[in-house]
Amino acid sequence: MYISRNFSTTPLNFIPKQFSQYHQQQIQSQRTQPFVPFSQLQNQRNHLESHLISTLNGCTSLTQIKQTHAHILRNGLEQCCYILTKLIRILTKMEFPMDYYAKLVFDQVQYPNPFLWTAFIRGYCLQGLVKESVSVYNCMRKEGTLPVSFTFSALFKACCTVLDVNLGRQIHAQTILIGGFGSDLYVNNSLIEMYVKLGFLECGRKVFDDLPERDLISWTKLIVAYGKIGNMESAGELFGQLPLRDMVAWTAMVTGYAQNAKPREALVFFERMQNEGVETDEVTLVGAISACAQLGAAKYANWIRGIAGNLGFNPSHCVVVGSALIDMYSKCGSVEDAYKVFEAMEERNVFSYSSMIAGFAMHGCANAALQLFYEMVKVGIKPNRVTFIAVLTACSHSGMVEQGRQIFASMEEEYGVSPGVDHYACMVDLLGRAGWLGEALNLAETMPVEPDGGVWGALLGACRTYGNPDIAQIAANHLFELEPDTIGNHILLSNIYASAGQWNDVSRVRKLMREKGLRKNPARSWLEAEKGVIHEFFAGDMTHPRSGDMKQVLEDLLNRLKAIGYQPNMNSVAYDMNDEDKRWILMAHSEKLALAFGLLSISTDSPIRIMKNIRICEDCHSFICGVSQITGRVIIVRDNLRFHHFHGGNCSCGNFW
DNA sequence: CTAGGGTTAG
Repeated sequence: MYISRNFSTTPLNFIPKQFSQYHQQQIQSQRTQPFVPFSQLQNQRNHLESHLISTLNGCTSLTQIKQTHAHILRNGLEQCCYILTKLIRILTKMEFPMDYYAKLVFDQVQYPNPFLWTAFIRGYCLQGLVKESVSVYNCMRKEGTLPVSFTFSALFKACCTVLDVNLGRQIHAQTILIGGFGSDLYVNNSLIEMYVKLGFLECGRKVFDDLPERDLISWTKLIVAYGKIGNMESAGELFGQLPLRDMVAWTAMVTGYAQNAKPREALVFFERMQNEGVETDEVTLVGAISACAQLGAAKYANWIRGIAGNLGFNPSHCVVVGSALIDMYSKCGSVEDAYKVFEAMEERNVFSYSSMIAGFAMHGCANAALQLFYEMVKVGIKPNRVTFIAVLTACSHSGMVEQGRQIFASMEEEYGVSPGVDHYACMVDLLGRAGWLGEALNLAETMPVEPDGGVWGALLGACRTYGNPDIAQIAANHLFELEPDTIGNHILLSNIYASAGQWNDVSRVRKLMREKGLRKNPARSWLEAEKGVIHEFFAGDMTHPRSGDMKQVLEDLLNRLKAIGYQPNMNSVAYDMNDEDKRWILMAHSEKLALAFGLLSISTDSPIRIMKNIRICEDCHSFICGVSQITGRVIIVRDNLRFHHFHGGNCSCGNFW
């Protein structure tokens, strides 16, 4: 028996007929025909079937599958849907094209059951052949077979892979048309997932609202979806209505807040779930660790590390927790602790390596970053696009133009990662930071991918470092179009004009900002003093109880520094005013205030760790360099981008940032 | 056969 089914690509519009009684009887009669007593046959069959199934499970090559298939045929089981379903699933898993062998197997079956049809449909779906899978579905309906829940779930997944919401809606209509599926939870959950993944969250919500019954999975799917689009209010609302909350639902809230840059809220939920006695696993921990990374404070880092340890999730055997900890320690200012975690890990994957490389890059350890990159390649871990962003950033933050170029060129050839817009942004940054503004501009204008704000922003930043208002204006024109409301771009451009003394242009940009109603994000610095208390300072802010002492400290430092040749850098002040006023403004920059407080309050044997919300200014950078020399202290400053380690009059960034 | 996960640029 061989049926050549022709899967015509008809649209999904015919009215389904009821599952044919005739077909059901056919299948039954085939099974009850033999002369041996039914029970005995059943036993024999069961034994044979389970033997064949386990043989199939052990198949690792097409030859073995073909042998087993021959075995199936020899035993007259060519109509046994149960075994053939398994066979087709194995073929699919091994990524053989469906038309190559699976179709041959399938066409021998006269009356495939819904599971066999579905395995076949799913095979096409997983291989991205969605049209074909829909055709098979049509054919199945024409032959009078009713789908099962899993059939629709496979089809909805396929709609996601081809990003076709219209097809999804048609299949959605089918689920309603065919009795019994409109309220099927499994079908509806995958339906919600499809709408959510294709960006039609409201459609998913409507399906959810209309459901007569929901399970935890429906709720959690929507909570996660709201989190992913940054709508934590709706997520929280749903979470509040949940009749029963399990670990996964709680975790969805923790990671939702963490992913939306709301680390404090994430930790509030994490603590609440612990207080309510909900279990914690490594996924929950990862969300909490990521929240602690964003807080950037050693206090939280040690706290969460302790919790993870108590629960038995140690970097040595838990890769995800280890990778998250590497990232956290790097962001909390201790690349040493990050590396300790990395070393302790017995298993490392692309996340562990990428995080560690990014950690080194962040702290200006470019050589360590490159070395680790080559080690990773050597041990056979394939770098991905994020790895390359980290490696290229390491190069650009240390002026390693040649190494950067080399790696960029090798991305596609050697590692099969085609450079995306982010990688081009890294290259523009690399060239720009090295002072090759013309070449950077040329790359931005000729790159094969459409440049985004990151590319032009990198160029604008380089113009700031090298004082080039002309190229800055070009970059800014693009930026103002792509990101009209980003305050930082305007300030950067205005500062470039200010450094060049072009005060008319400064007021032009300032006027533009006023017209757009953009307000400056105030510069602030903070540091962690005794018992983890955080002290925060704004520029010119004299409200701290120890302001008097701080001012005294700063004046002392200024005099001692002047004696060894330090000169205040007036270019760092973007206002048109006299030098005396500029001097005062410089002295009251938030990072200097924080530094003064740190010197007063932090014991001399530990480093002073300062965080800052925006880029550190040139004058503060050289000031802190000098302070590290005359006081012998180690000072670590994290700006919005990276860490500066000041020690003995030098900075780890090599005055290059 | 269904729900939660870590790395990323100016």
